[in-house]
Amino acid sequence: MAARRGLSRDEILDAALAIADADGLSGVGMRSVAQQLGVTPMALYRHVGDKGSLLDGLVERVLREIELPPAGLPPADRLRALGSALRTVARRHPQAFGLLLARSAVTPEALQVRDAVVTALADLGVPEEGLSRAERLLSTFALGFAASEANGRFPDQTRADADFAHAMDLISILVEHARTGA
Amino acid sequence: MAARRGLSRDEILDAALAIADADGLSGVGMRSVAQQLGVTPMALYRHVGDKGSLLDGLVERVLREIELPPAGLPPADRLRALGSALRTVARRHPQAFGLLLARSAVTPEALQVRDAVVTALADLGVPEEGLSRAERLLSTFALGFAASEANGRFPDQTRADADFAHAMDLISILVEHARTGA
DNA sequence: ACCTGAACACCGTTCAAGT
DNA sequence: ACCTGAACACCGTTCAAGT
Repeated sequence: MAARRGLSRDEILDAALAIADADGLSGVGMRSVAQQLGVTPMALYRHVGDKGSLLDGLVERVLREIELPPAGLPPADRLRALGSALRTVARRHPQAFGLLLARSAVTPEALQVRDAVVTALADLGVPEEGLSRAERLLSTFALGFAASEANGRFPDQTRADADFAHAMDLISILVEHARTGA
Repeated sequence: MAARRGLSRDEILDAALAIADADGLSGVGMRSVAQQLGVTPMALYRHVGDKGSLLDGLVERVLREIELPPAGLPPADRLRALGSALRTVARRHPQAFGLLLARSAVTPEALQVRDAVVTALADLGVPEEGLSRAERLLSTFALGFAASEANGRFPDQTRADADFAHAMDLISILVEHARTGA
């Protein structure tokens, strides 16, 4: 039949993410994505490499949806906003979010988020030699928390909100500790 | 040929876990597990329900491998031991460990670990009204950390050890905070 | 009760071919 | 350059049958 459908990588990832949201990650396949786009499975291979790359693309997409806070905000608010943005994405794409933990990414998108956290911590007065460790520990917690929500480990959303707010307060205490000397 | 091979659920889960460790989670299937046991795939269905139940069984198995610390130990040491036990299991079964986050379990095995954490926190003097929240936050961090290690997000093991030890110290500070009043 | 053979409806992927 | 048809080597699962 027709050639030249004008298929693009972005279009394919959109379809894959939509399927993941609707039917779960196990519903995402070369065949199902192709069908949603009205195309044969083989057409996808030119645009995304194979199924593994397609899933990597999904990670990239999810990371890009994490909204970075405006640089003008006070650092503590920036941290809160980052956490909140992470949780928002986790709840919007609960299935695809799991991929973040399964496939550790070092893409530009991932680095951008990391830098935002490091900068906020530095602006809060965390001494430079403890900065990267603080970022790792904080990001690990936030990632674990968001993943837990995505997987339904925290079924009560109101309580999850309160838990997260409390965790942010605890982090302030620790930052204060780091700031005034180990 | 022969009937009555004496197949058991435990034997099947052992084989599945071994395959996960060797070939990754994607290598675990009804057919591969059956082959490793010298049996046809159909023979498994009587003992584990289907593939989903097989994976649930794997979670159960992984949780059971988390060694609970002796009750005689001081509570702070118990907490450290629990964290260390979790990380040990995560590194022993990096692939299967990911299932812990993907399939939230409320099995007896999961509750046993949870209770050990709660008891240790209570013994440390965390007031009762903050106990379950403290457990949730602490477990979330520990789970996220262990999962990160399992997925290769922390490639430097020595640094991961130092990070984790540091995190435990921070937790002590927070516990002290909770103990002496909000 | 426990296991098998054959069969069904699926996968991801390759490769030659069409436009 | 971009897409398709046919084909290959896989999946999980059911169901009737064997012992």
